[in-house]
Amino acid sequence: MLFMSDISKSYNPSEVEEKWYGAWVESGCFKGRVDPSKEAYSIVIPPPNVTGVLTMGHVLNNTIQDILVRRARQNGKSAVWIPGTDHAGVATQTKVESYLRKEKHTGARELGREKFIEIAKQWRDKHGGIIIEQLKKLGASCDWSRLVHTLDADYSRGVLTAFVELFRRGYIYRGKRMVNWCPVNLTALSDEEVVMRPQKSKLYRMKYELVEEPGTYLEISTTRPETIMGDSAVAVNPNDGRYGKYIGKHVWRPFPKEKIPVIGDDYVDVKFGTGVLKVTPAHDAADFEIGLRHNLPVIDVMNPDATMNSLAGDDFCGLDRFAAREKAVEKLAEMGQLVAVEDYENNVGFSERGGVPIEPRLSDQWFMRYPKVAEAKAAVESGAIKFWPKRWEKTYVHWLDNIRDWCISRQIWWGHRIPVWYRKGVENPDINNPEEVHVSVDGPSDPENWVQDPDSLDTWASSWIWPFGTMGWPNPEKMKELGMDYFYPTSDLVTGPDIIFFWVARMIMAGLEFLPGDTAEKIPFKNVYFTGIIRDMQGRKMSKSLGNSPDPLDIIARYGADGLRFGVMNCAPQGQDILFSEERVELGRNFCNKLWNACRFRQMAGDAGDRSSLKSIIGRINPSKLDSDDLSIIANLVKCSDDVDKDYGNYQFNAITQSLYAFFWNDFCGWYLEVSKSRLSDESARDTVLAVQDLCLRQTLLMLHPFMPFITEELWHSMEYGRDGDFIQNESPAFVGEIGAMGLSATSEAAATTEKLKDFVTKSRALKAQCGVGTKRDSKMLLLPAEASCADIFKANAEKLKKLVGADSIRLVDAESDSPAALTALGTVYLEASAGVDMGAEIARLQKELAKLSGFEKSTEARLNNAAFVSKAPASVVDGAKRQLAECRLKMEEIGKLLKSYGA
RNA sequence: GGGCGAUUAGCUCAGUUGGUUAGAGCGUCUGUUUUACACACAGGAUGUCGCAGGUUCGAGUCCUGCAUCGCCCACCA
Repeated sequence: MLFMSDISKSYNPSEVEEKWYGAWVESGCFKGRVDPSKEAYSIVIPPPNVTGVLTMGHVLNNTIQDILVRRARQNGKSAVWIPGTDHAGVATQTKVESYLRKEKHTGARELGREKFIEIAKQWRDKHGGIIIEQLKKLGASCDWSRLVHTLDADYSRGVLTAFVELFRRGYIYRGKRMVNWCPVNLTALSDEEVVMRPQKSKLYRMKYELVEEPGTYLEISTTRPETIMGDSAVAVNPNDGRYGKYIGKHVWRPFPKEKIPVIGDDYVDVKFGTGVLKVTPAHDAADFEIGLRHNLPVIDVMNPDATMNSLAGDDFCGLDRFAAREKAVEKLAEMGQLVAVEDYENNVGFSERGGVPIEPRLSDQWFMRYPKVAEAKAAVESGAIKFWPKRWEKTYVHWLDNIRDWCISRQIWWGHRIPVWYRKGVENPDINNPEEVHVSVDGPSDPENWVQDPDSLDTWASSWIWPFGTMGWPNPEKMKELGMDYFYPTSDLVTGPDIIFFWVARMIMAGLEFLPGDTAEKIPFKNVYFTGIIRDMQGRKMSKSLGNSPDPLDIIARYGADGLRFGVMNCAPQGQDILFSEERVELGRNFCNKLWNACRFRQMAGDAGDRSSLKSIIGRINPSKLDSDDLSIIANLVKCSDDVDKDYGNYQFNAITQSLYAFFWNDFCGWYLEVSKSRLSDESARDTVLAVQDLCLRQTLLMLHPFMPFITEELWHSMEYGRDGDFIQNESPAFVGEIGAMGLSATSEAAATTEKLKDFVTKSRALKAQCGVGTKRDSKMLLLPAEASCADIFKANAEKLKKLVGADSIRLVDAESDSPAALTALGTVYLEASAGVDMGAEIARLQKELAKLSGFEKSTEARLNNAAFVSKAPASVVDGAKRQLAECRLKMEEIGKLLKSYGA
């Protein structure tokens, strides 16, 4: 047996963490097992980018998941947490391309598709998966035997199956549309991947001459003069009295010089700018719509990388769009057609990954009409899926109500290639003719006659099947092997609200579309917990470029994983953003240390019988030896456990940490262990006191385990609460039933007594401090009991009170003294033989207190004299006020006596 | 333009259905080797709960309006 007293005075996390994580994984205790005799519990991880590294956001998110799954195991459920990584199409392709450019001086296009993918895979295998190792350091109890990557063969079949099925069901089509084009990554993006940023730009006012009325000009405002070359009309509002008359006429486009019509369209806002709009159907989504209505030519003047092409004219061809803008302005000025340039702030859509403004661009892309939109909305509104906090439902519903088709094709190679083949030699193949276009998971049987579509799928069009793709769907054997029947739907999803559209909503639609059964069987999860965003102390989002993102592994190395987990959870109220600083982790580390030392203290008291089960510990308690402090601490333990249960039900993790912290630090260590000290030398009480200590420590370890898995596992074993070869996660934290069976529940009187003792100790210490003997341990004190029962309480607890107060003696007296004094819940306490005390200060202090009491007396009297209060407030409140008033007056009377005895 | 959130001690935040004298951690001040823990212990200081109304016997808590900050959504060039 290992004695804790032989171990270091402070908790040393790193060895403990390594030891137990290894033991857990080796034992297979994180494995999800299908066990019909138990309730199933499941979570799928939001798959981190395979090339990513652990951030504080991951720490928060994964700690919550770990807490939930560990708690489920403790509660006897058969639990699984399915881990995995996301190939993260555009993000990874971008990284690999920049690696190629930097290290190999080549690029994706030069290498060709096959070679590029090969290199990307090597790169992924080398750099990817780091994050998985980092999650292990955090203590994540994932079932690693089920690790899934979105490009795995099995998972990929699921992704393609979903595509093919939707195609067959008529939800997927190909078309030439305006899309968000990223000129850096050379791919289309979905609307969700475009981030709007306010930009300081210029609004240029210029004039176009009317063809039919030379010398007459229309003034036009634009922020994008570089698209003039693509103008195919000028539009005015038909109801605009100023310009209506020009509709049907023409203006000269300045360059390349050409006649373009003046058209009338309601879209034009009479009040904005000059009221005249240049229409560039190829380079603006709204203009494209106008173009459709008026049958205008679409003149695309840019290359895919947003340089100008030959249609822009010799002056511009080859220029970047921003250089072209400057040049266009210069040219307008030279031609005398630039009227004004104004500073202007507008929102510009940026490519999330590319970091440059997206270019609206007409191109052939694959689109998806979302399936099961109404059902997805109903699933959340009906409560089949619950959102925590609930307010995100509104955001979700609003998005579904305004949903638009999803551009799912990407012009990149890193991803799932679209499973569509075109017959060789057929021009403009008909999507609906299987002779010309083949759509299937496995491809055509005669591949030599077909060419596969070069595009790949949006990453989110692969991760949207995550909750069931990770369970083997659509392969029946795999689904059986992985227990999909048992584990699906998953219990909880923990994610950030920033991907509510990208991922959460789409997973719900996918589940409803692809799986059989009723809503309750099809939905991917029953609860969604949205975390807050971790920010720095200035409230800024953590980012690499700001350098304000601490490395969690560094924090773990310095404070321990448990300290980090506890610190983060302690300050993470439901769904609120979190301002993070290391001080929070210090709190967690300190708490670990407190826990460690309390156990060490218990261990130093030595063996006191069997502690290997709740039953045996309770069996060591001799009820006749329990005093009020024993009963109070047990009552507080029960209360803490009830609160913890309740807060789990509401996903109030910070409340759980606060309950546990307050119980353990204040009630148990701050009071109970201290009063234990004097009772341990009482042979008749000793065993019972140690049994109560064991009970509290054991239950605290169990309750803390989901938050602090490593230290609790270590202490669980070194304290001998658990057996070798088994783990704390397999022990239920329930105990209230057993306590109740002991008849230990009638504790309100004990709690009141303990409160009195605490009050006596605190006031007595304060009195000593005021008299300058706060640190002396040999004070002689007197107690004038407030009533007979107080004398009894004092006598029953005299030893512990002397010790806690730091008194050599506390004598009961029956008359006032003229020594410095304090009012306590047990009566008036005097500090004897306190020569040199500044009685003037004492008097001032008492008078101040008297004034305070007098204020309270007045306000309470006023309340009680208010007939409305007495008649309308509940009796308990009125009685409480009366009692307080009486107590207040009693105190005032006591203080009056003291002041009198001091001669004030 | 619409929606959502926040506003409580110097700092970061709790405060569940309205109930008496508003809490925690950090920081700060004064002390301390006291049967575990200085990552600790003891004692102290610090708040017109954003502003203005309203409901109520009673409001940090409920209602209305306003202000400031932040986020999301929205095709005004």
